[in-house]
Amino acid sequence: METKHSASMEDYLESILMLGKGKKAVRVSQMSQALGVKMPSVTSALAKLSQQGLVEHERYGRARLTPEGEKIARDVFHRHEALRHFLTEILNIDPAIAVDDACKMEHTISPDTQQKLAKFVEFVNQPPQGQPKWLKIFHHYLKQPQLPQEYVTRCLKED
Amino acid sequence: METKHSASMEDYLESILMLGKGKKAVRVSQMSQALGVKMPSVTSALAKLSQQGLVEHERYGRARLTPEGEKIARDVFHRHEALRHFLTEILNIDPAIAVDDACKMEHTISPDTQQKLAKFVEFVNQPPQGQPKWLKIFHHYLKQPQLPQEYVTRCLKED
DNA sequence: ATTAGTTGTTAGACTAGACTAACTTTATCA
DNA sequence: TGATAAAGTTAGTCTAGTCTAACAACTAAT
Repeated sequence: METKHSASMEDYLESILMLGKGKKAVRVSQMSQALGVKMPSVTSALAKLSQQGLVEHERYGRARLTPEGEKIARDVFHRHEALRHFLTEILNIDPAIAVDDACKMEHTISPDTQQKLAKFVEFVNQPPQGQPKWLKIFHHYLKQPQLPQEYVTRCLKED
Repeated sequence: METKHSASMEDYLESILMLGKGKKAVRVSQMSQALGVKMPSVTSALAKLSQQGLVEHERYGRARLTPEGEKIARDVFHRHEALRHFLTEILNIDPAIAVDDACKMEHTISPDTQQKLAKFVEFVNQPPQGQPKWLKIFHHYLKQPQLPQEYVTRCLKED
């Protein structure tokens, strides 16, 4: 039953998770505001998602995720976070831009890529000393594409 | 005049660049085949792009990019390539999957991210000895999340 | 308890982008 | 050169997702 959902429907699900912090039911107006769409759009999205058994929503009431809906929402969120971490921690991108980019890319990244991306960030942050030296050198390189001589010579020795 | 174009329109432009190798004009049937859409979809896309001055296309003839269209197509292509290189060379993702992912993500990545991604790949490939040791270790780690002891101790010394 | 304001829904219009079916033009080749 | 196949277009349909305008239901304050 692993149906494919549109970017838009994924956003609605994710927003319920976020706004309700995984627990509370949320209002249409909150979602409308958070997603930057008008309320009727939310209403009709909820109808569709309800239909598919991904949310519970009764007229004039709050919306909450069903277990299956929550599973999907969490999945989207994980893709989002994998991307965001990578963008900020590795590529050193401004957090605000990173969130934005992550929001858009989260819908198209494949499971394999998402997983490897997360592993990459994990790998980079894993060494006991925190971020490795090469990463700091890279961040310097981003601003001024020139490698410190020390780095070049060490690389030559290493391998 | 930097208008925003839809993912779909970007795909049409990019396919003309690819199929024509930046030189030749291409047939509707080629594009249809390459993009996996029917010919009428291509015809109507070309009409729209023509309208916007991005392609030249006359009834029953071939399509070619205008200079402005080519600029956009090349831009899309660069985003595509930045992503593809990153996915294959850093994340070690299967080339076929990487192309697929790149095709989808190329439309949502921001200019800043694209540029930094490219720089990252460049940085990684730049050291005289080719790919650095840590990357090989990461690729090993992908398969079996365990760090070689040698790596850990070296990291501890380094910083 | 009424009523004003907020929140939510319904109905209906619009857009982008795809499709099918039917028609037209161009190309091929006997 | 004329029949047929291939390529392209047109017209019209469909779907997803948005919007606005008008209506309905809740909520709170007097």
